[in-house]
Amino acid sequence: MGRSPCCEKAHTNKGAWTKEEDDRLVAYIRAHGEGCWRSLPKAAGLLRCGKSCRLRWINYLRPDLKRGNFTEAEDELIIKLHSLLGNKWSLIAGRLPGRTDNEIKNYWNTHIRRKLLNRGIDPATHRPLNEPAQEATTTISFTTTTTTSVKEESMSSIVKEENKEKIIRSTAFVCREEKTPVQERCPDLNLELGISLPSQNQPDLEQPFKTGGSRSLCFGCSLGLQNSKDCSCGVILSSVGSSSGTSTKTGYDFLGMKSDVLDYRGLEMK
DNA sequence: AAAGACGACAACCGCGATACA
DNA sequence: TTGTATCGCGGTTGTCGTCTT
Repeated sequence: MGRSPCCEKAHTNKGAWTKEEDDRLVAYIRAHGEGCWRSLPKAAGLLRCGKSCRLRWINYLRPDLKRGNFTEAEDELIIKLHSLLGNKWSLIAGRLPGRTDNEIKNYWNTHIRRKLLNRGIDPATHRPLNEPAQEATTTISFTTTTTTSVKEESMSSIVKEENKEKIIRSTAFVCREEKTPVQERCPDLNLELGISLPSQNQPDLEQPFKTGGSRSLCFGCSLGLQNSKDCSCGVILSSVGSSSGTSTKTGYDFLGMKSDVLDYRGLEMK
């Protein structure tokens, strides 16, 4: 099917917004609220396309935006969230009140990437830069089946149903296996997903994900929650997080769960 | 002081997802 | 069920300010 242009390009302004345009947009949205971006420019008397208006509002004009430098805590949270979610900037932004996906994306590319590189960490994989390539490809194979008891409740609180596979994929490189060559290069990486209906009787994450090889990890472990109340498989990943020295007998504090930096249960799409 | 390099960030573009007729 | 319109996301580009030579 053909795609119509989002706007009449010949009659729209491009480039930086002027103060007057900002004022018009703010005034219109204050009066009528957000929504219907397609028709907004005309109604507001702006020679801009709807997409441009939406972006300008979301990234710059919204009153709840927190402008200014990122704090160290925000830095670390972004890093942790990125290690879990990858380049899902909107999801990451959802955990940082007052910050936009665009802002975080820019900040990542200009500051945090360099920061991680200086630490000897690959910003793409969150692994040490000098890590052997083979190890870098080690991935846990998750299989969720109709009997998988990853709770709808728990999972859906992390992302929408349709994003589960993506999250599982992105989680796979975070939860590092021990150095045993389990399913190296993932010849049978099983990303088959069959999500079971939500069970009202099992409020906890009880059954483990099946992993490649003989190892099994529960969902809690896959998020670095070994030995936490959400860990049911009893796996202690001695090497998880070892590169950063954060792995302890009491569990890897991935995402700062223990310190309540992030309550992953509240992770949602914007 | 001027010019080029670099960094930061705003804005644009293309595409997938979703809603709806 | 299918086609179309719209929204929203992520990658990329453009522009401007600052730094370095």
